[in-house]
Amino acid sequence: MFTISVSLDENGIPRVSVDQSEAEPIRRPEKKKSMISFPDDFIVIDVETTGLDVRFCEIIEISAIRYRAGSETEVFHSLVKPSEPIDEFITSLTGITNEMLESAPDISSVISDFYNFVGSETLVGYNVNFDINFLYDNLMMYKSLPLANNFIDVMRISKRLLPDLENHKLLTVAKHFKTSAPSHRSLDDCRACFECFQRLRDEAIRQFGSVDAFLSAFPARKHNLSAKDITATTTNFDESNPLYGKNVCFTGALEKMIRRDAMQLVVNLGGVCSDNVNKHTNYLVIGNNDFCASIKDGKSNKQKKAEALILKGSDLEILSESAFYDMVLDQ
DNA sequence: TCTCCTCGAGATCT
DNA sequence: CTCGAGGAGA
Repeated sequence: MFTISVSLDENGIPRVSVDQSEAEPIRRPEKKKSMISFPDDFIVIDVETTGLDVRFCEIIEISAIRYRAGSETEVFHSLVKPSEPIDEFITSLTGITNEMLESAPDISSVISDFYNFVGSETLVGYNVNFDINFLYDNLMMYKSLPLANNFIDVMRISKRLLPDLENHKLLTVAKHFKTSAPSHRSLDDCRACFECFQRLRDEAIRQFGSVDAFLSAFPARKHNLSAKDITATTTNFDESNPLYGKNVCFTGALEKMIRRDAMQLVVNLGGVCSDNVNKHTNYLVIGNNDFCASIKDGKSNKQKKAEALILKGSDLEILSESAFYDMVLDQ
């Protein structure tokens, strides 16, 4: 559900804004986390779209360039015909006109060709989460396939190696290195991104002595299984179940099942699991803390936090393990 | 002092 | 999404 509001700007033009805080997050279960590395072989990607919001905007151009040991070896490029005409802001930004898109193939065929081109190679891009999300959602929508490739975000690397830059837009980084300027056309921007990626590799060696020394300066990303990663194995929810639509958190070890399985039960009932107690939590399930040396008075921090929230009037209930089973399992 | 964590601020993509 | 501040525990 979205909360959409319309207001008039200083020119009296209506502006529509969407309150993201109430929007349900889009699930991309197979999507990887960005990596920091400088591989020999990879594919640089860039997409142009009708806007920034993946929920309402369409892809109008996709480019992908295959690199082998620092050289371009193959190029994928296509414009994409959107379902509605693009507005003049996007035309002036990118130079792409409705006339140019008239004869372009539609997204269902282009996304398929893109998928075949990239295979399972590592993808590289600038603020590449933006591109990955658009590609992921369109691939899922039209081909029921997830985009599960590993990927590298060049912006993340530039923030680390060039912290004093006034900002970390691609244009700024390209100017800093005096490399090709991006043009808001995807093929140009792929090459601009690639050149910055190469210069950043040199910069890493200059600052740290070697690529490996630079990489080891990054703390390894934790691969903890997050509660958000557990997705429902059914779409057939019983909306009358007390856990439907509720936010559930666990503390301590359950006696009768492992936490992961309990979380799976919750999401299959249409509930949401979190790793911590906060103002959105509706239920905290208390397990056994006897084996946790850090807990002396029998209450975990999650339980203390929950009790404080309840005193403040939060819609939160603390459940024993057995009370939880009573709600979850059929009577 | 060190490590692990949660939470909020800030930034970039079209 | 990413990072860093600040808290809690060891």
